[in-house]
Amino acid sequence: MNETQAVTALSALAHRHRLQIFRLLVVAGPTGVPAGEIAEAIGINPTALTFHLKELANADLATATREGRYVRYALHVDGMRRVIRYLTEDCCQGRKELCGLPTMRGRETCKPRAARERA
Amino acid sequence: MNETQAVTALSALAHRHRLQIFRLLVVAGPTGVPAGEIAEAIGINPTALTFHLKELANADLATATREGRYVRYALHVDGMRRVIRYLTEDCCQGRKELCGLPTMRGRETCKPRAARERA
DNA sequence: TGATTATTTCAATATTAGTTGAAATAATGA
DNA sequence: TCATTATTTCAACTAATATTGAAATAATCA
Repeated sequence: MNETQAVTALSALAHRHRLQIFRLLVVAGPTGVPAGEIAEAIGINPTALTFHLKELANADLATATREGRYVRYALHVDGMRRVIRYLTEDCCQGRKELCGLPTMRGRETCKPRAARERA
Repeated sequence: MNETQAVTALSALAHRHRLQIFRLLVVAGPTGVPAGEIAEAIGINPTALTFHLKELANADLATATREGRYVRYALHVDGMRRVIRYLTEDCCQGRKELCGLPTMRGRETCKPRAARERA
């Protein structure tokens, strides 16, 4: 993940409705949710919904799959993980006790990148 | 953390220079970095720097402490952790294998909130 | 095929966020 | 106190984002 991609992802999340949509997709998991159901849950009109879903998809945080006349949107898990990693990378120079950050798949998020890459 | 706070934090991060500043503070850890040093590292003018630092501080992602004529900015670790938690809460309905999310201080980020709170 | 439902596109408008330079405030040291 | 360095404030300007309604496209079903 590079800086531009990270800014795109964070911008996508930095909006009330898109954040609501994102969290809905996070909870829903890989099965996803049809657009119409999202619209109803969030309470916005179809034009706005399409606009916001596109922002999320463009930011690699969601995927779209057509199913007949519905389009089902799902969380793009890797996209989500990449942003978080980008934010927390190299934190506190690896002194985990200073930031209490989580571990990511067994590797310390908080370990300096160089050390992680040697491992 | 509520929705508004999360949007504020994500908006603060959703800018090239602020993201650079944030990551600088993440690496620096609790010691922080004087404003002037940040300006030099990022390469922006003092007015812009103040503007962006204020956004980060206002979003609870950074703190400012005056030290003589310098002002030292540091990462606000709890703020950072709260946004990440807000984003990943209740993911995949607790089926961690679906999202490969990190654990947060021993508690599964990916476990449903209700289950976490019972624990 | 024609009616219906779901989603997307387009263009106009409205809103919010970012940049700039000049001037103000804060602290230090000669 | 006066000169110097550090940071912040202010106001004008510029640029990027979001919202809206009407119309188009996609797919299903009678």
